[in-house]
Amino acid sequence: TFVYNRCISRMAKCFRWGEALDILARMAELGAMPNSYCVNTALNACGKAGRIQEAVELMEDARASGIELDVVSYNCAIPACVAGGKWEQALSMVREMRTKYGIEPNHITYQAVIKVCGRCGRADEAADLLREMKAGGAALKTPVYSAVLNAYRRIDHWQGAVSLVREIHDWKPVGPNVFNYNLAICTCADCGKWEEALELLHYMRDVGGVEPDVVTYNIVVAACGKAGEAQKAIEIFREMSEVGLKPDVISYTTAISACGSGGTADEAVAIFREMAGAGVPPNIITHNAVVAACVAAGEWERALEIFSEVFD
RNA sequence: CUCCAUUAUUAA
Repeated sequence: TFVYNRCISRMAKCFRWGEALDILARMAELGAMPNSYCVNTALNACGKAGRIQEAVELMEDARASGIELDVVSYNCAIPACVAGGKWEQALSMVREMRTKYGIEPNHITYQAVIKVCGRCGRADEAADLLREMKAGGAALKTPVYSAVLNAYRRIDHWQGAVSLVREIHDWKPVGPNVFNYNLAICTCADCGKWEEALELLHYMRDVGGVEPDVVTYNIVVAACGKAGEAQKAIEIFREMSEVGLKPDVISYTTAISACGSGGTADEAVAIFREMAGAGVPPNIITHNAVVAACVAAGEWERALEIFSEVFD
């Protein structure tokens, strides 16, 4: 039975749902007893491949042959609902497991159904599920927060992302981590809201008690650059070092390209020159950025100069 | 032996 299950698992990883179901069907005639693990693995194959119908039938068949389904079964099957945008069906599956079969959804279940809602653009439903999850006593996990935040990001709803992360900032026993804040800040950045992005950076540190990392700063610098706020971008780039963070190659590249929107070629080149002293080697993207920044500043001679220096 | 952001969030 283990051996068969491993085979099914391989098929699931390759999105070969048809073969997965085949193997499961032949187990009996080859004298192996399919257990709930095998069924779950096959459900996982259906889930990954978006085969809702097959998943539902498999669950019915399994029950008919006396195999007890569990929370993992639902966790495996629910992701099938992304195909065709069946977020309502995902919700009804959660209802079904609880009311009809007495299986309590866990944080993985919620994560799965929240992801489905997110993929379907239903961010507010995703947030409601998170609240339901907290109320129901399922373990709070940062990946679940990310799933909801990603839902808002998909629909460019920065207000939703910001208010959600503020809502959960003091949740016990697990609040949002840097990763979660970065996602919310990134959503603001995507929407061109650099002030909100910066505000959230301060909020996470001062209210949330979560230290911003290099990625956090990079996102905010990029947001400023994108909004044409080159001076602000440079200021925040500097602040990174002041608070003891070590700018990486992305930080430098982001700051350099921010100079291209409202800054000067001198500023861009100056930051580029600092990299050597900081021991951060530039890459091809950095080189592109510094040339592009000179061009954007209208200094094409400077651009050519840097170009030939860098692309010898 | 099956489900879990870790081919997780940031740059030209």
